[in-house]
Amino acid sequence: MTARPATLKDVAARTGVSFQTVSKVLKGSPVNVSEATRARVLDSARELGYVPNAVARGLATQSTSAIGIVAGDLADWALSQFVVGAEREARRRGHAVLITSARGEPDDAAACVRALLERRVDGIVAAAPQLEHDCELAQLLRAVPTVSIHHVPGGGVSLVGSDHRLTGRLATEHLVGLGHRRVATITGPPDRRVVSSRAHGYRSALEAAGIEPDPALVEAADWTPEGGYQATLRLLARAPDVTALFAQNDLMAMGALSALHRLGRAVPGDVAVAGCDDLPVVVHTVPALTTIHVPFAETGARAVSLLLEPGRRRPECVLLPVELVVRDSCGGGVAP
Amino acid sequence: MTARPATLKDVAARTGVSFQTVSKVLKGSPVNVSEATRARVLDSARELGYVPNAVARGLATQSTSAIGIVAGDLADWALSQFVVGAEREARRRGHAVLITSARGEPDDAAACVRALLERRVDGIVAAAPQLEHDCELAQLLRAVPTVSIHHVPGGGVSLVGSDHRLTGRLATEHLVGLGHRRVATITGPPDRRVVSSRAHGYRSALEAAGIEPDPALVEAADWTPEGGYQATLRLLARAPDVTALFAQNDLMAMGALSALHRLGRAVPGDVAVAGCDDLPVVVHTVPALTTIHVPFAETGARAVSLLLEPGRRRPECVLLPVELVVRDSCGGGVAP
DNA sequence: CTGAAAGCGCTTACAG
DNA sequence: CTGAAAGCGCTTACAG
Repeated sequence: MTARPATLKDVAARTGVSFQTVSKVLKGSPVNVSEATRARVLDSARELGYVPNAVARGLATQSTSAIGIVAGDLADWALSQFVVGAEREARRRGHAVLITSARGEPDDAAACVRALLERRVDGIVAAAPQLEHDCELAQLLRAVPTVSIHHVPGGGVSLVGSDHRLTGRLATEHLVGLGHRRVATITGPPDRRVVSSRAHGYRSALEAAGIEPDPALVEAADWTPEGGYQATLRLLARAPDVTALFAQNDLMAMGALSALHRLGRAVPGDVAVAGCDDLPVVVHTVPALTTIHVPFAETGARAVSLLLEPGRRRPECVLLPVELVVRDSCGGGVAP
Repeated sequence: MTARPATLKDVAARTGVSFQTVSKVLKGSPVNVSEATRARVLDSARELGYVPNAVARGLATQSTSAIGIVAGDLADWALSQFVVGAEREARRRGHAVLITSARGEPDDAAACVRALLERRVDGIVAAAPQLEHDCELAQLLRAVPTVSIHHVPGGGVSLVGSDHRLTGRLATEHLVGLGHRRVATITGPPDRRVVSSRAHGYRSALEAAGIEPDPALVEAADWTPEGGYQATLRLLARAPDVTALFAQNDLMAMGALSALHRLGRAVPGDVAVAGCDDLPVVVHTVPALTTIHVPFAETGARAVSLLLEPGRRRPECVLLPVELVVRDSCGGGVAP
């Protein structure tokens, strides 16, 4: 094992032709090569177990056929779905993907991007929230074609994502349609765009139903089940008359289910709960969670095709659709 | 943006030295270069925004400082934890990571490995269950240093993982210690090694307590919540006297909680449920799940350090410890 | 139809 | 202390 891999020259020597000729037939370019030599070359390549050297090719062509992903916390379920979609699409297009996962520390994301730039990736897909407020990082990213799922300060970068306002609106409309008037919400960290967009959707659905949004019914948390759990406890202590709850992601919604269970409040009997994301796992929470489906894998695929699409010129902004998935945590079907 | 990046020659020209000299100072090798020129070189490099070209370096040094990961389904939570740990360790050691996610189709994993070999990665970390039964794949992998979390037919590959027998034993002992005699188990697909190991642990714990394992109390599923849900339904229809249940992963345990809820069986009052993996989310299932903690991220980190550790010669086998985490789904604390 | 040259951006001995 | 040569494994015009 681990013997020196065969090179073009090895194949050439075995065939008795120049290595440039071997190069031509092996990359299948429609060049002028006689069928006879083509066949002989192919044979020796197979016999030698020739595996093309992509790094040499990359140097010669000035293109690595690789993209980089700079992710926030890869362990996040939504993000890993995104990566799956991105990897699938990249491979379909013959590109490799270099992955980096940036922890919270200040310059970690920048270090990731720099590593990717050294590797001369053809483009970068960014899925790191820190991007929204880090201008230096944003500047780094402009050195290479980039598509982000977060707004990048300073522009010049394509955006792809789902419609966050619609997400907030659909969930809230569903709750309101079921007759709820005291609808609380648990948001993510307030400085995030997705948070204000979903909150905007929440408020507009309330207002459309003639309900004045009540600031006392809004609690911020940190996207985690534990955060959702604590936020729910605070919320119900402050406003015991709440009958419905929209959590800005499924994990916090699960924390809410857990908190309500502990408080002895039945779901959906006493309090209806809606989440969003549609993690696979929420089909079997107790009770099964009504939520908004967000197409993470499709988003990843779309990000890559946007990045690699040949005709692409100026930065674009793509919004993918979301939809309500009714299960048990809000009670009955959709209102009329 | 996207201007041609500066090269060593650019920096050399601006400094007024040969590009080889620039190379020496820039890679910080402790070479003989006067402090004066060193400083000047560093200055021009900074002014030009020089970013070393890792692909050229890779060609010259015959080493890419990159490793590849071939993963099964990256969307799997445990696997993404593993990847996080691996990426962290790789970057700490100055290595990039190329990621590939193999779908189920027959030759997909092989295509992933081939892509990695073309890229000339320094080594591969394998986390793809298909490896256990695919000898061709295994053969491919032997072309480059590899560490796997699955047994690879034919040997020659290092293994790292957790102690699956212990996992099965700890969970079952806990249940038995609580006084249960009719302890069922939901396993993963029977052809997987981890499945037989955890089942072995389950049986040995039973036998140690003088309980004859009952084949009627074993159901196989597919690791998913839905699979666990259906398996639980089958199990309880067949053996209504079951009072405890050990699921071979947390997702299936969640499906079990959901099924028991639907059947109107209280957890842990009527049936105790234990899982394993310790997904972050199970802190807030209803009720909170008692489970076995499996150190996925540490496993990933260990796999990479095993791969990259200089002194490494012959294949090794590393088993990481697991431990019981008691929450609410089995009732009371640990038995005496 | 096939071959020889030049070049991609580096590193690594080897001279001066 | 610094420079010039050779080479890593390819691709891409350009000749024959």
